[in-house]
Amino acid sequence: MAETMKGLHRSHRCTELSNKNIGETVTVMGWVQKSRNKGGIIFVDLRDRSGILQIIFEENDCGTENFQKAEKLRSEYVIAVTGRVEARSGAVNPNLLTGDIEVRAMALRILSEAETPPFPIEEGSKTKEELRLKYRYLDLRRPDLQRNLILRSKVATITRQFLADEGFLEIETPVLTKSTPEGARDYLVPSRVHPGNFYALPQSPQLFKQLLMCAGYDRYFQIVKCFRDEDLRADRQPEFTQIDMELSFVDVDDVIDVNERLLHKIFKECLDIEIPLPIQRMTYKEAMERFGSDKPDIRFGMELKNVSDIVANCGFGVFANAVANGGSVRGINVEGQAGMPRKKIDALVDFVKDYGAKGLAYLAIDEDGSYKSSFAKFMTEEELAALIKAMGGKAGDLLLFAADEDEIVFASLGGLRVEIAKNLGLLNKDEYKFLWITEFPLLEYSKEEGRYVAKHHPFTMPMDEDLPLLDTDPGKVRAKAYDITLNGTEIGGGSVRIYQSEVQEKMFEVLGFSKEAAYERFGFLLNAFKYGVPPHAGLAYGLDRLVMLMAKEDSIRDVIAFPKVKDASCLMTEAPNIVDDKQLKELGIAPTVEVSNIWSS
RNA sequence: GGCCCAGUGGCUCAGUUGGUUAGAGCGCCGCCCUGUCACGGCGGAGGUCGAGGGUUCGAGUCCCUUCUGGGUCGCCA
Repeated sequence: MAETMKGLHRSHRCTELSNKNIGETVTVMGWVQKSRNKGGIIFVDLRDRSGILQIIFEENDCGTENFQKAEKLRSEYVIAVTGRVEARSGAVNPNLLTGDIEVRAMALRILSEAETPPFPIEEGSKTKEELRLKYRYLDLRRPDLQRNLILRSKVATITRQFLADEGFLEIETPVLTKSTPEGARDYLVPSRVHPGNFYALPQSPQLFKQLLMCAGYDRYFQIVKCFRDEDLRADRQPEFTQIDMELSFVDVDDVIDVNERLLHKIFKECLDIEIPLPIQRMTYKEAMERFGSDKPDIRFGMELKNVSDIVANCGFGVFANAVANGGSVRGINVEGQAGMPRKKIDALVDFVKDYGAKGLAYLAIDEDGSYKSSFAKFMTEEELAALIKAMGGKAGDLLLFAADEDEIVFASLGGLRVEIAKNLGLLNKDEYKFLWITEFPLLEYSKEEGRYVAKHHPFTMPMDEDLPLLDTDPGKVRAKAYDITLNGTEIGGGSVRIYQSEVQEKMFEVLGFSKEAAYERFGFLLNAFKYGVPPHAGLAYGLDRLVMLMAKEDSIRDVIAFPKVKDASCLMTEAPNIVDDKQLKELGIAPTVEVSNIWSS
């Protein structure tokens, strides 16, 4: 049934035509979005990745045979139309880019027929993601996803242009590499040649890009897939893309400078948005104190206030005990929300429990100056007045407090202020607030492992003035590490790297690695550094997250062509899947045994 | 691993305190229509309510288990 396109060449994409082309004979090809058959006249909306163009069929112009073919057109048929561009003699459609023109068909070929798709191919899909992902090739036809992927391509292209102009070289690094079990869980690939041995897919090209600096390539970048076998989130996929870079003979400010100009160019050229430079910087410590987060959303206020000193000796045991036990009491002022219904406040109390908080204390200041509060009855008027003053509370405000160890208080209130802002509609996706977070802690103590672990990675340079603390108080050492955040999302991060072997050895020592263990894992890097290594630093962006925010989407799935679902499987290909026993045998892997058979065998 | 939300024709949803033949819009199929663009008119097909078990005279509705998808905490150097 399907016809060939022999002898035809597409002359334009649908929306490449305008009233400048009136009178021209053109050939367009695409998918039937919609056919409106009026009897003696048929209108067809033709769709390609550029948009929609109306085709008009009348028997006098296209002949009986073509007209009868046109009567058969159904949604998603792929067709080729040759015809004449005309100004519309009927009403123009201001909703279409090509709304003032149409193509009067002279010839029609049906290149491919189509079954009715399982869900509508339309902007703003309401279809369940499960179905959209199973038929991803249909979902990808929708204009919003096409716009997203086109935007993504543009971001990548501009990045390449900019970095090339800045003297960066694009160099590929291996995908089959060595497992380095610090950090995220690796995806492993069995080796056929070396039974029982495994490659790991890279969590990032970290060590290779440092070796490229060692090798003198000076400035490297790569737009590269990375893999982490951890649980998924709306902004986390098991394979994701980084814009990865590394620079030699630089310090923090140099990295920040080139990246601010990169971001400026990307936003200017893709969205016509002028990012004010320089981008604001904030230390990790300040970010935690003020926002309870190392990636604060600064589009709105509602900052944390530490009221520990004020409530340390108050009558409310929860507050007093938290302070006595070395924790803190902090609050946020939700201005004008004193009237929030009890039900919604209860929902917020439940919300912070996810972060390990035992509860949330509230104090609503009514317009007449009276209180509704979960704890006011335990405190004196003087204590309450001091607390309200410290919080900047006024009539009509709702004050919310968390009391616990700092880590829980920060996580709870940091999450809470974003949750409330979301509920109150304070998060404007047209607003882009960038923020550098600097001076991250070098290490954090892992209760699980009973030792310090690197917060960034073990090659991160401590701040010069904190070097002595490595011996005395490692938890206090700050790193030359930085994250770039946008609207409360970490879109990139990096650090200055250690290049002196004494410092690196000290670092491994603090992490609890013996020299042998360090060489076992990272020997190739440590050896390389013996042969002359330049001071170097780098940064990597999560391209998916960056594009997600630029596209105003809520999930990186909407900017990835073929994403995976929550359990890391692909609904379209049904990966991962069982493989043949023959394949397993070649890899020296025992075939899967049914659980029920384990006991009998 | 924990917690929360959702699952009813192809799609999106409604479905009262458990009660007879489970509805709507869109889509789909057929016929009609020469200026539609959310086209219109007439007619039609299509669902054992995610699955399994239980309570009941009776379950889309209540209970238990389970599957699928989403959000989130843990996790993610």
